[in-house]
Amino acid sequence: MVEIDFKAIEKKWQEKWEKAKCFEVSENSKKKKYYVLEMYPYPSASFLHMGHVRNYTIGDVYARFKRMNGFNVLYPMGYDSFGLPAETAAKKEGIHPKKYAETSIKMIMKYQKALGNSYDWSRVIASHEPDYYKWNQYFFLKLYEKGLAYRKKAPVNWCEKCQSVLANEEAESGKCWRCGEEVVKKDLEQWFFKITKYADRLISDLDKIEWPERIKVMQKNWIGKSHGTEIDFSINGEKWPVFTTRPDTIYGVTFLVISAQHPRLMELVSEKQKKEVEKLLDRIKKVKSQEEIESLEKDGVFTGSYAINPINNEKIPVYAGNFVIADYGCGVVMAVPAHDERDFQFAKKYKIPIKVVINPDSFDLNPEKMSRAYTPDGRLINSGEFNNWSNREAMDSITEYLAKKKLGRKTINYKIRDWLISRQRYWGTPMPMIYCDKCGIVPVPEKDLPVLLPEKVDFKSVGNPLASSKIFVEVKCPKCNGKARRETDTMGGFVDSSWYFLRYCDSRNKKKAFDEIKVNYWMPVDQYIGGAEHAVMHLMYARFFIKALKDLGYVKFDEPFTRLFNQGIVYKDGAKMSKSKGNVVFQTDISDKYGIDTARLFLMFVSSPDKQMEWSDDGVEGAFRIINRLIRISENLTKTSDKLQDHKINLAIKKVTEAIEIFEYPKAIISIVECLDKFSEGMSKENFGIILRMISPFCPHIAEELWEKIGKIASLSSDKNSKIPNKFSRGFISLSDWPVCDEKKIDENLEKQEQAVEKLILDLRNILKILEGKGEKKSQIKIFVIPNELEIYKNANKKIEQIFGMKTEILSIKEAISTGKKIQAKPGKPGIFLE
RNA sequence: GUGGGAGUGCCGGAGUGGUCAAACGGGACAGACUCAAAAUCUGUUGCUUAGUGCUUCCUAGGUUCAAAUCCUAGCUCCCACACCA
Repeated sequence: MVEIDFKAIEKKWQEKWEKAKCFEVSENSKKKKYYVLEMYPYPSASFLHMGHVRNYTIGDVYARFKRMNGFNVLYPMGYDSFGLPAETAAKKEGIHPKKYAETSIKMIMKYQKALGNSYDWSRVIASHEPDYYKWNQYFFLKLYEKGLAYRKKAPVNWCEKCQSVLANEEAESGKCWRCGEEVVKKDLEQWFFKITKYADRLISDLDKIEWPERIKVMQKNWIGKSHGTEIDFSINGEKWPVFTTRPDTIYGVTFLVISAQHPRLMELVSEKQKKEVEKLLDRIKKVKSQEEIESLEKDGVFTGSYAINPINNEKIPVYAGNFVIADYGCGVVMAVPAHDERDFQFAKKYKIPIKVVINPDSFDLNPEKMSRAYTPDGRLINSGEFNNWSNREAMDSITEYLAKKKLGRKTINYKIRDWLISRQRYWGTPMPMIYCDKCGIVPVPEKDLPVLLPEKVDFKSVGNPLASSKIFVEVKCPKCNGKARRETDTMGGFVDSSWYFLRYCDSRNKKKAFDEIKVNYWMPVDQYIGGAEHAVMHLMYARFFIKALKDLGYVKFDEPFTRLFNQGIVYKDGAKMSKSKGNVVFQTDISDKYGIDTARLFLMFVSSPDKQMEWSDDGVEGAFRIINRLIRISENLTKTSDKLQDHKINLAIKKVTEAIEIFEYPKAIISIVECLDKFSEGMSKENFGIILRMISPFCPHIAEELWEKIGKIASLSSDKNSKIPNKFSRGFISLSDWPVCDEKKIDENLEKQEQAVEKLILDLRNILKILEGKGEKKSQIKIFVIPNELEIYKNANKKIEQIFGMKTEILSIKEAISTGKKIQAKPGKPGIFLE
């Protein structure tokens, strides 16, 4: 075999693609548009590992597939280059974040280009460039004008290690999503986007998009819409609303619990109880630092205040408790120990009375003997005029009753909080806001955008380096021209990623964030590809942002990503492959040895793109062999084909096309490989051209090389159907047409025939093996088939002779009968006679 | 705890009611080629047998003429959410 210089082939075609601008696209096309996008990566200064290679290849295969299928495919790449890691690196290594980001981008780009992906590199963006972040500021101002961006003081998540606040979504079970540090609550003035206003639309529009069900469920849960009733309890003569989803249990309330973190808790605490409450707060603080809050016991103390239940004027104690969340509902709950497990535990612990108001149908509950709360449905007792109602039916009636008396109202509650976008960090988009002692908060006028991030700042200072930059902070008020100061917080990176896919549509526009015609042409993204870890972060924020932009008139669609595909994670040694864990296999580890096409083919072959995979080198060789086989066949092409070959090839077209469409790449590759196997001794040029095109999304370089070698395509008959005139393909397989299945050439009978013969050969092998074991030698094979199957087996003798080297005859069973032999033949199972 | 997913032959991994002893790849074994090896090609890879029969797809039951595939219970693993009133 000739040594193949894969490196040279890769380089050659990558250069050719670039020179010919193969993958650069514009809106001026008669073809239908298709937008394929991978989540843009955070550039870190390292090599790509197999996890990256896999992700990018998944998208590239799809983009190439769609392109060959006659779509005008936008497939861009860019970089999420703002963010904390660059800043940390800057502090640690003394490199400026900008330098760090730009070096990293150069590196990662180099490696991405070596993958041979069909990106339109002319559109590349990086979020740290003023050309980009200027528009973050612009949109921020627009949202501010509409009241969708606002500033307020609120208890927020603070990460001590990152020295910044975090959005709710970024505090995963009380820990920072980046560094894992325990998050603490702080009361700070911060900027928010009003995502809560879109909560309903974010839920209902999920029906419009084709996303994995689990992502939709996660978003729904995160938004956490629940219908309920707000009931006003009076405490110390003041109205305190309480949210509940169980108004039917209102008569069973025996105490209230206010969250220990509630900002107004102290208003309820009596002088006498102050010490006790403070002790509770201390206990809770200690618990904060502990790993597991899950096993936490209910803890609380009496505040010294009493509340009046509005429905029956009962006087009930108010407790402060650790299990009530301050910022959900009203931060105060009405406790019904008989019918809520948490309330029950609390009541037992503090010996608070338990009052049953719902009885099961079959018996009566005894509050003295209950060992746990009764939570199912039943009929009401001890409930005044609602006695004997079914509790379900009473829910609405009780709410109406309260509403009529102005003691309560129907409400909807959401778990989702407004999106906190401020970060006390340097390396992000500066907020275009100014504080003036006279005029208050003043937005930077549009004409002054972008507010540039100053390069010279002191990274050694504590906290946000921006805050110590006088040139940046000190500014004149745009309104009164007086002394004022700039906002020194920057925007979290999820703002950048909320609209970057719009910028790709018109990434070089200096005057606008994007041209609306262009954006409305390309958007929405038809196929988005990325990890599931962004389910309630990026994927939620981007949906909100697009909805807001639609309301502001910038875009015409509701949802940014029509289809979403979650790729699986690559593991090694039981952990996610990542630089920080040190369990990486680099792109070059494989590509240096076998070429990048082998790496691509292997990754797409070895497991489904949506499945997590454990990395193993076993099998890389297999992928390499497939490519070599392809090359070998290319040296052995015939002018003509036969029916069986045409049948197999056309069947493969059908299977491969269907499989790629739904990301079942391994299946597609199997179908191709089966053809290679079947016709390893030679294939018609035409059929080989089909195979080449089908494998080209997986192995684009070698496919181009062989495509060129076998002398192009013009003669290929399937090109008659071509949607792309040959002159547009310019000789590139990457721009050629996807083969079209010729149904007429698919002949199921050939398939049956082949299988029948194969079964026969298998049987023969079996028999011969057994006979060999017995030491019997035979030299002739006679196959007796039932008369109407003669056609199926008629050519089998040649093949059998070839394999076994024995004279073989195919005969009708009638002849066996006439010669008096005791041979049986059944349909699909001819009689075999050896002598 | 709640919700979701998964458990297939030595390994990875197809397969969702019959055409399944179970695709495809890896590995292993045997043979061909070779002085030899690599590469390549051919075959074997649950047990059995003149092409048969038998036992298998986490475990135990069940539905069905028929189950890896459907139902029930249990075990194990993974992921997400986590006291949301």
